[in-house]
Amino acid sequence: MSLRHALLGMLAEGPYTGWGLLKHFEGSLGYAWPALHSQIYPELARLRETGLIEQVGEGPRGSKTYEATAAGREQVWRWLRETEPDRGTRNDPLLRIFFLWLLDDEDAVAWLEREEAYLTGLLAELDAIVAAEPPPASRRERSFRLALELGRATTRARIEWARAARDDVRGWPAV
Amino acid sequence: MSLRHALLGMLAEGPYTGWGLLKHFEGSLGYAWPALHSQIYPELARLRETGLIEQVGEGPRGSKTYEATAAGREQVWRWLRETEPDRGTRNDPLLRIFFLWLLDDEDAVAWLEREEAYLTGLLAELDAIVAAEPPPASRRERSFRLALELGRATTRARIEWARAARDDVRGWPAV
DNA sequence: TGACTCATGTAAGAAGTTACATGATTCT
DNA sequence: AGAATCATGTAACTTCTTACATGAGTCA
Repeated sequence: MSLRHALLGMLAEGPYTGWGLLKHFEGSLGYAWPALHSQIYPELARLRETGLIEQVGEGPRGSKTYEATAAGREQVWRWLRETEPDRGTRNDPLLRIFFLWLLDDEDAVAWLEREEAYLTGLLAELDAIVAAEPPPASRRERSFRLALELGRATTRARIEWARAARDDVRGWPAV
Repeated sequence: MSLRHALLGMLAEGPYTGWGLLKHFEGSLGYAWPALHSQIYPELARLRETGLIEQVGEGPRGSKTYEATAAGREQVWRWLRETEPDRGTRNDPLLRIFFLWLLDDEDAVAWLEREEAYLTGLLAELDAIVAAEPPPASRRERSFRLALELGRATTRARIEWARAARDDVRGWPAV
């Protein structure tokens, strides 16, 4: 359901090809909602069938350009205003922490250091995006920046946690 | 795949009934990996068929008690040591932020305040769990506490973000 | 006895992943 | 000419959600 609204949201902004949307899902949007071409193309077809988007052009290699219809824009707006965000997020790294105690201390410490390294890399990626973007001018760019800032804030919190957790495990008494 | 390992991880710790596991997924584990009985029972049946868990007893209302076999414990251990955590987390609230600009400023501010209220409630829940639990003594309890601390740390970061984001939107120039 | 909780299952459908399949254009 | 990228689709399978279905024990 969220993929449908993400596509609709992008196409409410302006025209995109399926390929163009795919690239956005490989970049920024993918941090929030990963999607592959095998899911995107059929979903675009469904959205067109239901009249929420329409094809507004054709490009070089059989590419198709879509845009949201009035009904489609209405639908995104309703999604944002009238539906509760899905709070039931699946978080595999968090799940693993519940079972860290099944590893011996060395392996648990190594796991936490790996996690910290990954998160440090992720933060660097997000920082690079901020550095590369011009200061946000449009409302759309301001929203994008807010999303980016949320990613940076939670990633920083996770890095600090990983360091503290490693030190904590090092202090665990031997069994 | 993660549900399978979560069940295996719980049953590596000691015996549980399907119902008992379900209660854990409704509580703490559910913050990391939500699962309903309609998914848990069939998965337990599959784990038993593949010899990763075994039934070790029967209770009052046709309840069945399971425990991980040696092969099952080996499997969780491998999952933790040898597989990369799935980083492709879906995050509906984050996705919506990319499209906040489609709302007018008042609605965007209201959305952010709702989000802050939800997160404040969540933090209170997590704080209550910490307050209710005795200081962690076993390795298992220490792991559990680490998971809880990660939840608290990211929730605090998101609350601060929501406040800053609200103030930011209030400063957006009129269109 | 009636309501509630405990306890387990199945079935249909939606969403997501992996693999298969094809062809056009651009660049070297 | 060959490789890389652009561009779209389908099919099989796994995972997850929603709904259906049943029965035992407990408590007021």
